[in-house]
Amino acid sequence: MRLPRAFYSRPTLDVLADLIGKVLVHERRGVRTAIVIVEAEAYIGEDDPACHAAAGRTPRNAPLYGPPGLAYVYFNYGMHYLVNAVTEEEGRPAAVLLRAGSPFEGVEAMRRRRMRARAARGAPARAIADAALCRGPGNLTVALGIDLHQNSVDLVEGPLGVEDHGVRPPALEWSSRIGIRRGLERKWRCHWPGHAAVSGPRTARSAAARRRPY
DNA sequence: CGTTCGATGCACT
DNA sequence: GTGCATCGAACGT
Repeated sequence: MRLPRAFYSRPTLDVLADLIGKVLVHERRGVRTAIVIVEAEAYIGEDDPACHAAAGRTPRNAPLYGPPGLAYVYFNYGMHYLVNAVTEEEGRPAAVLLRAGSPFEGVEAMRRRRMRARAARGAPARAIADAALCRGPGNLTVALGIDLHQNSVDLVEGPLGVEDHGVRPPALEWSSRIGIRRGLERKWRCHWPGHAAVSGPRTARSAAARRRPY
């Protein structure tokens, strides 16, 4: 069942928690790929220093200010597309960044896209485990074939969206968001504890983890 | 194992 | 010019 707009039109942290276990689907050229979302993060309002709306409205972050249920896709680090689901209500910039998922449908298509992306970088062709196909926000968009074409599209209907397939995750874990410098005190990263497809610091004692006071 | 660092493009100051 | 909501190869221990 496709999630309705009312699902997104709620406090972002509620939407974030409820997205874990839901299924992100993308149909492209007749190929349907889908993943169970296992990790995501909230970016809420102009007061959140890590939110793209922190500096006010710009052409790039305009979708954040749009109605809930839109996709917000942007290009980062010169090579990665990251996908968000816009939340709250029109005029209140907030979204949930989808960081990792477990393959649910179209695993071979996802592997093909990941391998092709690797080849394009000139990287050696090595096998990619299922759990690693959509581990990390940049890998997730490659596997699902998401890029700027999906920016601002409606998740409520259309080729990209979120469905409920009855998957119910265990008690969720909350922590600081990954890859940001400011706003670390907000524990707005939510994940399915122990799931193999979850990204983040490889070990709890990595330097990156130690640098983060939370 | 753990840690560092380069690739790569664009929004924004 | 600066700084990214990243990834993974390379190198050190």
